[in-house]
Amino acid sequence: MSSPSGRLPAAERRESILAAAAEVFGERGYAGATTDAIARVAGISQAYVIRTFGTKEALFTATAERVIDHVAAAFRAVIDGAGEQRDADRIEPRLGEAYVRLAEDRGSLVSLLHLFTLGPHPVIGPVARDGFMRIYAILRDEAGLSAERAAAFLANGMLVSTLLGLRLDTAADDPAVAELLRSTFRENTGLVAEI
Amino acid sequence: MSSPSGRLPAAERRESILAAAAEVFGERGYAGATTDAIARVAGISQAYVIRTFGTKEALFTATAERVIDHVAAAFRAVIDGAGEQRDADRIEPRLGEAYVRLAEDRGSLVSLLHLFTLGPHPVIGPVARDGFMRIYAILRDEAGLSAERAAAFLANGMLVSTLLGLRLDTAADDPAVAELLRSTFRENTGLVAEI
DNA sequence: GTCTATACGGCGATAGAC
DNA sequence: GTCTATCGCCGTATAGAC
Repeated sequence: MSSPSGRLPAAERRESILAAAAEVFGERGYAGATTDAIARVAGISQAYVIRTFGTKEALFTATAERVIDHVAAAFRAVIDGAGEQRDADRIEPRLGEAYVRLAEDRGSLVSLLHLFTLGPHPVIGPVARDGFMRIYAILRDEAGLSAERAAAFLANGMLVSTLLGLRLDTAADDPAVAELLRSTFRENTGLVAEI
Repeated sequence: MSSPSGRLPAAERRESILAAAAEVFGERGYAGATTDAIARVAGISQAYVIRTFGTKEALFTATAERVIDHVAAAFRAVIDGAGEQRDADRIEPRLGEAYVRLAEDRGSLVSLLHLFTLGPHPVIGPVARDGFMRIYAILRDEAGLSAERAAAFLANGMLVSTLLGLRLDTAADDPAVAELLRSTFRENTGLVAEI
């Protein structure tokens, strides 16, 4: 994941650190992840990670915001692509496909899950609630889903993320696991083979 | 949560520590929680927490197993209560009610969510996958839900837990939040007023 | 823009007494 | 069964050079 790259412009370095952070935060959670592990994945020194974002906390919230932005962008691309078709029945499956495609970057989606479990944290909690509600607002107001449909869609998304967090795809030789994976992913997309 | 209690038989002490652990793990996650915070909630010394469970890791897995057992027991009570009525349409809403009732102990359910995000952990990961699949097996084999229904039920459960983790109930003055809470909890139960 | 070296605090775990 | 004291590591963050 880390190809040795020398001097980089600030913006690119920032981005590469955020990608590494999503991977490590996704695997170990906010508190469990070390800035050193993130640095190693990014191919730079630990001190420089801190230099760039100030604190680990700031790095985590930046990582989370970035993932939320990605999800929002993916959903908006679907919505815009539908043109004048403001039909929820037609849009929802496409949103599901888009979400499953996001799941190819496991770290990002699981990082979000970690984010959402930290509601009581004084700094992270507000970021988490805000990010979650931003996604909900897009589903409701921009995609035109009813409250019930939006909730059901989010629910399935949470299950998808949970299965990724569990690394259940690693244990798909168990028939029950395979069945659960099939039901969950088929719910939201035609693409079953992926992941 | 901690009423000063002197000498206790081992089994009771164990139980009181597990309850405290669920609360703290639920708030801060596995890595973020400290054995000292758990000890304070339980009203004993940090060293004694470690003494009782050996390691923090062992305490976490024991906490998780206990919560899984509670969920399993709650579901089985519903299933047994239905008697010969092996009708999924009749059982599923009751399972939903049971789950929402479990949500009254927020820490437990959110601890589970933390558990499920730690799939890559060499020790915790297997416990997480195993616990999750135990619940799935109960829904499929004992409650008689189809794979699709079981997945949808689990999905809604994950959303419920996520909303608890986010502490979104704290922000229910936002109309969008209130709407989302209503849709999510109504999905699974008639009891809306709770929580 | 990036590194090395290091200060400093926190936390899990052990030792040993009561 | 439970506590106090303490060790030792690990990880964030800072200082300062290149």
